[in-house]
Amino acid sequence: MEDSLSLKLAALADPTRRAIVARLARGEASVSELQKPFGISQPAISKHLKVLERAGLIEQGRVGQSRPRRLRVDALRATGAWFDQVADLWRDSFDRLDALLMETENDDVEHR
Amino acid sequence: MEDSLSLKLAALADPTRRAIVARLARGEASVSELQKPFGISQPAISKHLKVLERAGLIEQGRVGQSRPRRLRVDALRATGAWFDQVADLWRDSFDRLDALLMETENDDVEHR
DNA sequence: TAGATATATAACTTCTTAGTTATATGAAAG
DNA sequence: CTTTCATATAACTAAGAAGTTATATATCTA
Repeated sequence: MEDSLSLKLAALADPTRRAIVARLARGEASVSELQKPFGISQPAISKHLKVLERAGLIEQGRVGQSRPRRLRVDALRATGAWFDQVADLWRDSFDRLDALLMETENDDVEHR
Repeated sequence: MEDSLSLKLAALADPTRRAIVARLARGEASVSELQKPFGISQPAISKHLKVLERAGLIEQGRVGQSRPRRLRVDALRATGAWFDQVADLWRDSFDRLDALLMETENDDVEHR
């Protein structure tokens, strides 16, 4: 699994990481701030952050000894766009099927 | 990882499964039809389908010895909604920050 | 009923992941 | 400069995922 979309979706398939992303949607935060809500070790959080960063969903700043993370909303939106695309594809197919049925119906009428 | 959203995102983190979903967006298809585009074994496809079904993203029909799969678009849309929610959260925070800055600016003006 | 076709299941291998503890690095503050 | 605080990295373990081949099950067809 190498492609960018797979990386992002895999990153967001974990509830801890989704919670981190949701937290960062409210503004940037340090590693220790991000750790607080969860009952897991600091290295575990750092690992989660690395996964999110590798996926391009967050980025780091640096303020003294703190490395605040911030959300890359553009990347998040781009990921969500996949769902809309597929849903649109579905709607198009549905519309085409619908149109086809309509047409048949009209034929019936004209031949009546 | 037990929750429904995690299951769906994990299912879609795989490019083969996303391709299957995209194919099903165009209409239902049998296992053998779904297998064709990929260079992997039939059991591997059946496994992917099981993952998608367990996530609630597809469902089975039965026509003779064939078990056509179809997309559950509602479930797909619900999954995509998560991205919008977080993006909205971000926008709200942004707006609040913006309003705060505006307010400060006005104060400055009034005190000038 | 026998053989072919569509799909599922089992057993196994290899790789990845999420977590752990222990330790390193590097800036801040006394 | 030594201690403390924030974070990163390493080494390890346990569990899960994706693929394989071999085999089972069920329906259709001759």
